[in-house]
Amino acid sequence: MPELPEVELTRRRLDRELKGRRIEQVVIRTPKLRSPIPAELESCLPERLVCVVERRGKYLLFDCGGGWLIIHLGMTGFLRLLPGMTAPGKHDHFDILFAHGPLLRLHDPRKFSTVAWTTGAPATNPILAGVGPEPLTPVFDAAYLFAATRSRRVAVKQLLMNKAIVAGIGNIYANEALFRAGIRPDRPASSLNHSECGRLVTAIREVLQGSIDQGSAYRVTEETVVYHPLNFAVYGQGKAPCICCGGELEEIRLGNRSTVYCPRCQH
DNA sequence: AGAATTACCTGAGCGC
DNA sequence: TGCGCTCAGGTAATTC
Repeated sequence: MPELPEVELTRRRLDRELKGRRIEQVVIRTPKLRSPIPAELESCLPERLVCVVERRGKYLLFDCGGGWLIIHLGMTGFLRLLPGMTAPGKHDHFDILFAHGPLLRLHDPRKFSTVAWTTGAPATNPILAGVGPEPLTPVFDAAYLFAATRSRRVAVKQLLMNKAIVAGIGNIYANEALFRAGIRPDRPASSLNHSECGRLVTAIREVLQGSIDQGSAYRVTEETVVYHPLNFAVYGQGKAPCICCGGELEEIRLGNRSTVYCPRCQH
């Protein structure tokens, strides 16, 4: 379940390892993911150089010179970087083999990943056109969130997970940020005042940046992703004692998503 | 327009 | 051992 920090760490690793490399061969092994992997990739990607790897929300953007490869890892997607071509295993759907070695391999048991191709500016592609501001940039501030929450009666946690409002926040960091900000997840978004919006913006930044700085809640290795559940204050900690007050955490469902909060520390 | 619901997909965990 | 069930959840599509 990669969220923004995991995708950012993946981006850094891929940018470091693949920048300037020439694509030699592309293999689409499972055409049918959430949406089909464009068949043209097998012919249009080879011979191109990867100029840079960027990120928008949870989308990875590979600048291939005259075209952009867009990859979203969904829930369980993982990009393996292997020394060279090796036999594919179960759930290995898509390969990019680079000249002189490295193999980038998309592995995803649940097939929620997306692979797309665009020859225009990625920002204007329909996939990215409606994505809201990056949470780690100055555009995302108290004034923005305050304005975005007016006339929104949905629970603030669900609003945070809406990528049109802010990019890259999923269930884990929505839970964590609300705990850090001391705001109940089921509050109607419009009930937050300006100062609460400011606290929430700060908490979101700290939680995301903190996770990136410590190598994410997951350890992204060459082969797999290792999950560190104890790094979370509330996510996955239902009924455990609150790290702040020692009281029992409460677990509810919002928008059919598991939600954990402290009824004493969050208001 | 905003909100709620469902589909997509498979492995893990659990009760019996 | 194995069956059936629930859950995990990002996003798009659909419906109200």
